[in-house]
Amino acid sequence: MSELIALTPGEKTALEKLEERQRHVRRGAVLQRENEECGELFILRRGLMMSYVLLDDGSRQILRFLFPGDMLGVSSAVYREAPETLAALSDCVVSPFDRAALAQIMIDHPRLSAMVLVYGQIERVALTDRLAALGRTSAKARVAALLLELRNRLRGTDKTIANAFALGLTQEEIGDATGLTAVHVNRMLRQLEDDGMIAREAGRVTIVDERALVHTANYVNRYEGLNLAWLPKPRD
Amino acid sequence: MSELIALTPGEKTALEKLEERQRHVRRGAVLQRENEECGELFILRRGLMMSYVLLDDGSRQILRFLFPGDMLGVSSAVYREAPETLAALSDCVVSPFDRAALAQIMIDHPRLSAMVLVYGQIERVALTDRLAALGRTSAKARVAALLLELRNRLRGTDKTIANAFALGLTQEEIGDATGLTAVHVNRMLRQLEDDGMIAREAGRVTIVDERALVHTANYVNRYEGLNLAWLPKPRD
DNA sequence: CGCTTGATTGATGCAAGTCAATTATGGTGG
DNA sequence: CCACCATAATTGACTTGCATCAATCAAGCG
Repeated sequence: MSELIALTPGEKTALEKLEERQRHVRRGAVLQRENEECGELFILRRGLMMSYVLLDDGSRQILRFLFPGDMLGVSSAVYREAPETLAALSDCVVSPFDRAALAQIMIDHPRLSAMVLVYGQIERVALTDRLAALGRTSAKARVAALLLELRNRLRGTDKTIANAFALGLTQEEIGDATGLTAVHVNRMLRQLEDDGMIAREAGRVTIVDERALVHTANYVNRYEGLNLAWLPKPRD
Repeated sequence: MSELIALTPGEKTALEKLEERQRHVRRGAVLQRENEECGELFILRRGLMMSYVLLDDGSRQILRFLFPGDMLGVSSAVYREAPETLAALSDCVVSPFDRAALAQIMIDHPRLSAMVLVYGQIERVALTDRLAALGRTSAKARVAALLLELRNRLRGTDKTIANAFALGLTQEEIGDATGLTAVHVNRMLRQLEDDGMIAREAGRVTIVDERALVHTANYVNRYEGLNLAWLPKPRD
């Protein structure tokens, strides 16, 4: 939260309480499984995770990539059974907490509950961007958008990242996120490379021509352009 | 809100205050335009609306259909410029209120602010369902899912609706919601009809074989299966 | 009654999927 | 350090679902 607003001491301790416990999650492990009961929420501390759903025919749709600082399982907290699966793409550390702790924060810290709402809306808008991408843009645009989103979010954690970063995803995973097959993802990456927008070596991607990539991707960074002036004043 | 929880008198008056004002919106009119400043939020009182985005190439992606009781423009409240356009599909009535009123509710009524969060999550999960549909299901499945979603949400307002309802959408609009062309939507509707799952006459659709339709659509009703027991206790 | 908007249908094209084979790549145990 | 294996990436040949283009039909409606 602290990236978007300056926290009061009271708010800070309330958030720190959520991060008391720690749990390690191995690469590939599932933290929460679709259609299973699960009352826990988490804050991702370290690593890269994803949420996905499996369809009846066995195909997978990756809904979202999760980065340090993200709150996980909020939607699962609202349902009796988790609507999506949470799995680790790298070795991760999470801080589990329960719904009651969230409820207590909403009582004690109206501005923090507003911030939970704000993050929910940022995520919602990012989802609608992806919906528009899947519904109305080409394969090339979707892959380009994924690369930009990944770079920008990784930069949120690690300020040293400029234009080169470790992908951390297989082409199949990129396909499951963009609604494409792994084969076609491969071809699109090659095209982006041939077009001189990106370069690749050993699982690392470098954004060579960001302007062109942003243009082909139709991309908007949703962590910018916020208006938080109207939030309730902190209580302490 | 009152469909999901029983409101206390204090909560009730707080919500009624949001509904004090009324504004009529004509069919086709735009309530809030993408990329324009807009601090207002709304509660939809009567009619059917939609939110959409326009892409650079002029194509449109409908993000969501909005029904009476829905809160509109929450994401716009969080950004300086609205990320999506709100337009009326029928003559509508909305109650405008401003961000400050929402902030005040979060201070006075923790349980209501939790409910805003809950509705946000329901909406988020519905969006992820559609994301999975666009990414991983056939044209036929997407159209089937849209019909079911529409029927279920309309029934939320009008309990008399069973299996027949007025579509209220052109085939082009269905296409913009499902990521298809109007022509192909037409063919899919015909197929669903030929398969005996639906019947059509004069803009009205009847769901003939709901089980089969749910199956081809991969559909889950996200207004069921909630768990709200953990919400903060009301203050009054 | 003509005009406009939406629905319907057919013919054809293309972006992305499918199938299948080959080539890296990286990890692991001997 | 190498041989082996599993996983991922790459490439080519072919197929297909949906788009595109183009008519025609139907239904309000001023």
